[in-house]
Amino acid sequence: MEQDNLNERIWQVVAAIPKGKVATYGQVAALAGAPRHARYVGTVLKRLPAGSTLPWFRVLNARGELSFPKDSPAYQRQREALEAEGVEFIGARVSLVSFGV
DNA sequence: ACGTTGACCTTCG
DNA sequence: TCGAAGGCCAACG
Repeated sequence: MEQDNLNERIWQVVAAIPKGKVATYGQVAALAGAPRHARYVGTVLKRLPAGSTLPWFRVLNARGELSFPKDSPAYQRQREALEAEGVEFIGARVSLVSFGV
C-alpha cells in the first residue's frame, strides 16, 4: 500500500526499526525519502495519535541522545524502554547501532 | 498568505 | 570534544 502522505511513510520507517536497535531522525527521514525532513520526523512523532503502537522511543537525534531534557519524564521513560530492548547506554549516549546504515 | 515554531542536521571555531 | 550559527522544510496561529 503506497502512502502518499509523507506522514504515513515516516510511520512505516519507524515501525521498521528492529527491536534493540535505534535510528536517528535524519536516517528515518532519509529512508522515508526526505533527507531534509529530519525535523518533520520529530514533528510527526509529537503529533503521533494516541493508541498508535509506533516505537517512537527508538528514534534519537544525531548525537545518539534522546531529544528530551534529562529532567523530562518522557526522557526517563524512553531511556527505560530502550534499555529494556537491549540498547547499550553510555552515560547519556547510545551506541547508535542503527539497523541499516 | 505571512511569520514563527520546532522530539533536527551539518559545519565552523 | 564542546559550543555557537546557519540551513531546511512542514505545521500552526
